[in-house]
Amino acid sequence: MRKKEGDKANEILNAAASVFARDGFDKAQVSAIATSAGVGTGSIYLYFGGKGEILQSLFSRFWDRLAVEMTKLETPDPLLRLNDQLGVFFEQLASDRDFARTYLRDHHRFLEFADPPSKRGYVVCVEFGRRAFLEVVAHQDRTGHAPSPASTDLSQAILFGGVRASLEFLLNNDTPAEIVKTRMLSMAMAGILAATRDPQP
Amino acid sequence: MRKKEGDKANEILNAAASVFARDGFDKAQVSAIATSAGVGTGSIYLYFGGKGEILQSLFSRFWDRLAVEMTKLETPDPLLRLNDQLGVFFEQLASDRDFARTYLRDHHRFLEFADPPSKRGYVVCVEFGRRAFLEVVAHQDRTGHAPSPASTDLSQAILFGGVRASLEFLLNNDTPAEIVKTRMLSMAMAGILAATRDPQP
Amino acid sequence: MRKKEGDKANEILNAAASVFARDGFDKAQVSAIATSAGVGTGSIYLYFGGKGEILQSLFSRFWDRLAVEMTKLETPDPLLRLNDQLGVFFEQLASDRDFARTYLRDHHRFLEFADPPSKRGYVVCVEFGRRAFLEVVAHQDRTGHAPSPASTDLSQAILFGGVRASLEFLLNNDTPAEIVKTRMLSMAMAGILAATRDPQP
Amino acid sequence: MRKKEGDKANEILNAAASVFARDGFDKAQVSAIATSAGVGTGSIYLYFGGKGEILQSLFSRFWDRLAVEMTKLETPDPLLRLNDQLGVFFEQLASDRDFARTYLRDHHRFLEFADPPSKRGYVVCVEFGRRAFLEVVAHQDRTGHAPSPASTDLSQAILFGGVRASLEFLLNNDTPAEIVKTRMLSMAMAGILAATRDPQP
DNA sequence: CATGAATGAGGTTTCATTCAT
DNA sequence: TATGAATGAAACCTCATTCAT
Repeated sequence: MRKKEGDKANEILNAAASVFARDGFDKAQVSAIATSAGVGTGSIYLYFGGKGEILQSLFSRFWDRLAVEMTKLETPDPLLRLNDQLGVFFEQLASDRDFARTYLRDHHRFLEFADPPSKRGYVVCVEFGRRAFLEVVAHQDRTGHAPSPASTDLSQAILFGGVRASLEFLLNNDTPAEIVKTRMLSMAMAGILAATRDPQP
Repeated sequence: MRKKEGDKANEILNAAASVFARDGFDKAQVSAIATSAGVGTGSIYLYFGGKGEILQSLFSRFWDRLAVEMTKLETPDPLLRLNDQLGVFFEQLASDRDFARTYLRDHHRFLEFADPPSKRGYVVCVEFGRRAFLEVVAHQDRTGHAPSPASTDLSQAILFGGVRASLEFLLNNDTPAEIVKTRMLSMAMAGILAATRDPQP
Repeated sequence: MRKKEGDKANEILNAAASVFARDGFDKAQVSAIATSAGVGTGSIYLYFGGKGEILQSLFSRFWDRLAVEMTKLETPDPLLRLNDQLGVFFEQLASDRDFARTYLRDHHRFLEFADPPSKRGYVVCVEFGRRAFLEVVAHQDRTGHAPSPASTDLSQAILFGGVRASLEFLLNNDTPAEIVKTRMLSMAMAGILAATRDPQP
Repeated sequence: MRKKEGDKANEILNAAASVFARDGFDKAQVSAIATSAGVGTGSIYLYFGGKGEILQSLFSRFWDRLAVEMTKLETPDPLLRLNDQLGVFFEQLASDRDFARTYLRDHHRFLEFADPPSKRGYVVCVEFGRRAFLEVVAHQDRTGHAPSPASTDLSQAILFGGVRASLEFLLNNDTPAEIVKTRMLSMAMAGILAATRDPQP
């Protein structure tokens, strides 16, 4: 974001989400975003440094909001908390299909090119997940030895992949979100238990 | 367009995989692919109808080859077969990191835009998976009633998402492929059991 | 447009001189001039019709002021008067380096596009010079025949070119203005004598 | 210049000279240059890196050619040689009015932004002039002491200014080139003698 | 079959100017 | 009077595709 905070910037981001969803980031035209947001093309540049910065801000906003939701989850049981976290993640995306589509296609750009400050929310969310995951491990594993970070990250990544895939399914089928979510969580929980039960390599 | 059979086309596809991996499909330049393949820019168009068709052929070739591998898997136990299928899928991608990166970034284009004939191999692979999955269900579920197709597809999609994510992890970390694969399969198997054990909605 | 008299307009012109000096007329931004002048962007248009009119006014102001100085020069000897005129011209520019830089880069626009009324001062200055020049000729040339106007204009133009070049040198070197001026006048006087001594073509 | 030497590049430069002459560098459109050169817009970029590089090449070509001409001038008498040098300089510009106009308006950009290699010809020409000037001084000044470099540069700059101004006059009037040149040289020679006769400051 | 020079449509970005406050 | 947020036209440059050789 450049100069003005506030509503207009958010409207541009919403418009961008829908245009990105339809055309993908690379093919998306700034002028289309402007039209969709009901502003002049040039106005985009009053709020964002360029097309890339729009994408960055869009994801940054998403993760920041998600981080807030994550913070509210205080389920003591780590497994249930992980369940809730994945559920919130899924729901946030499921509730905004335009953004969800953009997430599926272009989130890797955010990870690759966004500058660190804009990744704050993302890092926070990942950290929440990791902590819950480690607690599950500690709970399971009476011997007390911690799993290697790589091992945790890997398992966590696979869970994310499951959420991602369930979301993709949701977007391309008529199955109700609730059913998709349930199935996803069911498989995820089983996966977590398998991952934390296994001897760490 | 008219695909001249032979080596040159395959070399172009290999070159394309590396260029797509580095730049992504949208930013990739046809001339860069040509240079990387050691042919003139114009020659590309003797073998492919355009940039889009290169992508299509690249994925088509991948799925065709994978379909061949899938056919070889005749493990009688459906769960083990599913395990082997996911393993083969993972290994094929893990063994060609350039293509893997392209798969992660641009496979959705293949699904969205490729013409049906070029999807043959893909459809075959999916079908192999679905059949194994259904057998697992049938095996578990003594009542004999089939799960809804949607339910099967969803579970399958989530499994794919897990493979996908584990692959992404592999590309971005130093963890050995074997370890990633083992963990992925471990979680996948658990997920499958959970998915097939649950009452179908 | 309607030039509100007063200080603000002059401040804007001063600001413009510095911005033009730094960026050149074409690259100069109106908003930069406004900022430099300490007024809002829109206010510029209360005093001037547009960017072009700013340039026009800037040069117009310069020539008007110079015309006033020229009027004060009443040296009877025409050669000495010419010497003084060139000196005053040089000094006025040397004393405002921002404007001088703009003069060197963009004065041609003034000559090409300014409307006649704003060229009043310029015309007056040129006329002063021409008159002195003709007197020198008349003084030299006992036969009394006047040189052709073209011939006079040409010689005068060349003198202006010398002043211009000496000014450019001044801006790009550390040589003191006094030395530059002396050398310039020395060469100019020699040039004038040569020009007026020669048989007119 | 980028890839191909040869005719096309030169034609583009000629077209650029005419467009720059008409519109000035900043307002000149690359597409207009392309049209004027009879090539596609994109072709420009096969030969030049951009609009700026066209300007650079245009001036570079001019100075390189002039340097060749300068080399041919072997008049032993330094004053006459200087006379010839200024004459050649004038004639080269007078013979290509489009370029001359561009020279008058935009040569400062070349000096400010061109990279050193492209200034080679320019430096050579200036050096030729300086050497002749110093010889004149040495010839005049029997005491043998050299004038300060700054002093030489200044005088030389003023001479260039005279040529420049005479050229401008030529472009804006109907006076024959020969007459303008003669008058210019007459004044220049007188100026040189004045400059070299004066005690060096 | 093979080439690569040539093309030109199209997108991002800038900035002079306006006008509601 | 004064402001500065908003506008949208315009231009540089890229690159997929073609075609003469």
